[in-house]
This record gives sequence, C-alpha cells and structure tokens, in this order.
Amino acid sequence: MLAAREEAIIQNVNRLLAEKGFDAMTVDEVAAAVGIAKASLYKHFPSKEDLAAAAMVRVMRRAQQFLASVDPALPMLDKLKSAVRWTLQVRLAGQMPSLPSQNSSLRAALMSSRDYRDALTGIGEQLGEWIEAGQREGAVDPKLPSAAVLYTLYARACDPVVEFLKAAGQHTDEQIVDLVLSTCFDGLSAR
Amino acid sequence: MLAAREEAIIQNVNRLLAEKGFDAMTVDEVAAAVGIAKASLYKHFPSKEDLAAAAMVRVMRRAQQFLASVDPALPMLDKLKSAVRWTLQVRLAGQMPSLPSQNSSLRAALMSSRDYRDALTGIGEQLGEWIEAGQREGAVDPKLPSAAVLYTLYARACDPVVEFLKAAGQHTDEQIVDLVLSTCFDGLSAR
DNA sequence: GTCTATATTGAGATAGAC
DNA sequence: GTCTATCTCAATATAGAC
Repeated sequence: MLAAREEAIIQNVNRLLAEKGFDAMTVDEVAAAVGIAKASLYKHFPSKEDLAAAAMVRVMRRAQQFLASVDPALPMLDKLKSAVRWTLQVRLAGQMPSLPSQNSSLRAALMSSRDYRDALTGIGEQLGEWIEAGQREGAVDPKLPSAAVLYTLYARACDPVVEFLKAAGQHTDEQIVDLVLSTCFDGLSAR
Repeated sequence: MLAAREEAIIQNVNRLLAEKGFDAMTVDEVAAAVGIAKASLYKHFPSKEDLAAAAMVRVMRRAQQFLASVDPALPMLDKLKSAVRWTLQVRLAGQMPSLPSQNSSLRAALMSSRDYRDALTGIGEQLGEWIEAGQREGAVDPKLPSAAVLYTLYARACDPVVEFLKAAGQHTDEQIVDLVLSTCFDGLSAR
C-alpha cells in the first residue's frame, strides 16, 4: 500500500516536472494530483527536492533497464542511437522530468541521494563503454574526448529543439526523433 | 543620465541572468548590484520579466551586429559556424543570459515586447538566408528542414554541454568552443 | 498516515515622503 | 527619480488532532 502510494506520487511528480519544470511545479499541485493532503505528502518525502530526486531516479532506472535490453550484437553506433532515441521518445511522450540546469539546492539534494548517484554513474559507465568501443571500431569520431560525446548524448534529454519542432507543428513525433538523431550523429554539414 | 543608468541596470541583469538564471535571480540582487533601491529599479522597468526582456534584447542586438559584420565572401557554412562560435564565446565569458525554456509569464512578456520580437525575427531571417543558401550550395545537409537547422543553431545558446565541459576542467575555453562546433556541424559519427 | 489549519518566509511589487 | 518602509501573496513546510 505504502509503496503503491509512493509510486502514484512519483508518477505525478514525473508528469508535472515534464509539463512545467521544477520551479513552476508546486507541492500543492502534486498533492492535489495524487488526491491527498500536502501534509501527507511530506510524510513520504521530506522536501520538494526529494520529490524531484525520486522522479529522476525512477526515469534513470528505466533508462538503465533500457540500456540493458539493447541487443549486444548491434554496432556501437546503433546502440548509442537507440539510447538517444529512447530518451527522445520519453520526452515526446511528456514523461521526461525537466530540472533547471543551475539550482544549487536541487543539485545538492540530487547529489546527496545515493540512488541518484548510482543511477547516474551506471548510465555513464554503460554509455562510456559503448562510446569508447565505437571509437576503437572507427564509428564514433575518435578526435572527440569520450566525455564530450557522453555529455552531448546526455544533453539530448533536455534539448529545446524537440519543443521547438513540436511547437512548429510541421512534423510527427517520429520525424522529430529522426531529425534530432540526424543532427546529433551526422551534424548539420552535408556528408 | 537616465540612459546610462538603465544601461548599468541591464548590464547587471545580463550578468546575473548568466550566473544564476531567471528564477534564481532576485530583483533585490539586481538593485544591490546596481547600487540603487529596489523601488527605483521599478521606476525604470515595470517588472522582473521586463528586466529579462531588456537583457535579452541587448544581447540579441549585439548578435545582429555581429552577423552584420561577418565577411559576406565567406562560404555559408563558415558564416554559420562563426555565428555559433560568437554565441559560445559570449556564454563562456559569462555574458549570455539564461532563461527557463518553459515559463509562461516570461514568454508572454518577451513576446509582447516589440524590440524582442524584432530582434528575434531579424536574427532568424539572417541565419535562415545563410542556411538555405548553404543548402543550395551543398554545404549544409539538404535533407534537413531549414527550420530544424535554425533551431539547432539557436539551441547552442543554452547547450549544457558547455557547462559540463567547463566543470570538468579538462579543456580551455577555445577547446570547448571547437568541440561544440565540431559536434554541432560534423556530428558524433566519424566522417 | 491522513487530515485541517497554521506558521514562516522569500520575493515581487507599491506607498508616500523628499 | 530616489529613498525607506511596507504590502501582498504564493509556496514550502509544520503542528497537532484523529
């Protein structure tokens, strides 16, 4: 029961974070969405930051599950593309929590969460392996530091191009995914 | 005198927006930085949103000036690269105001400002010309809608990769600029 | 653990004198 | 146009009964 309630809370936080972002999301809203009193919410999570952290851990765990399910036989480049594709699909489904890039209280709360750190390093290690293997096999640009590649992939999780293209209304979700994948891996210059 | 004071205000807003972002920046801080009382600030700008709009207009006007100064003889791709390079340099100098991507009151205030809309469309038209000319001459990927290219260039103004690389401390500012330019125009895949 | 009711405070905005 | 002092209010968080 308790776990189910907390799952309901996290699910709503996740959705609200995706819709409005951390600053615009209020704890009152979350409580109303779940259908409980705000004070009850605070029995489960001690602060708004912890709510955000729980939502982030949830989506990052799902990302890890996805990465673990990727066909190991695929070329490294395809593995990386499928990871980015998964991220973009989650975003277009309105289920990617969006946090401010600079917010010290939030960053502190995230980094003090063991679960968050573990999920983040887990994802980073998996992608890092694929990136470096991809560079060895000549598919990923070997001139780029692997960390730069990793950050560039991470950044697709909050790339405003997705919302721009969505707002423009000229493309289906699938087309948006393909466009962002193309610019990310092939660049803007003609090949 | 009045214009000079307002210039001082905008300059401080610009810096604070670059440092902390819109939500974390407080009007009290701005007043303190300028060295005037908060009430005096409100004689110049009617709201916090208007402060942000003024800062954005300022940097966008500078961007337009830069675009106008680019050598017309350059290949289109080099013109586009120099535009992105300028943006990244402004960011690394800590002078690019950062706004939340989703904030309805702020977006409304920005879009209700004639100066803002004019600057935005001016930049969009100039870059749009270069993009489409670049596609005609085969330098910019012709498979991409020109709007998608434009959005991708715009997005470099708030790409978190810049801060990630800066925080990692492994690269000079020049190297960071080159890395982001490389991933933006040439992609992550090997060529 | 859930509720109602309340405390607290940070921050945008304003009043009114000079 | 500048100041000090104040208003207002939203939003995080808590007290205390059940």
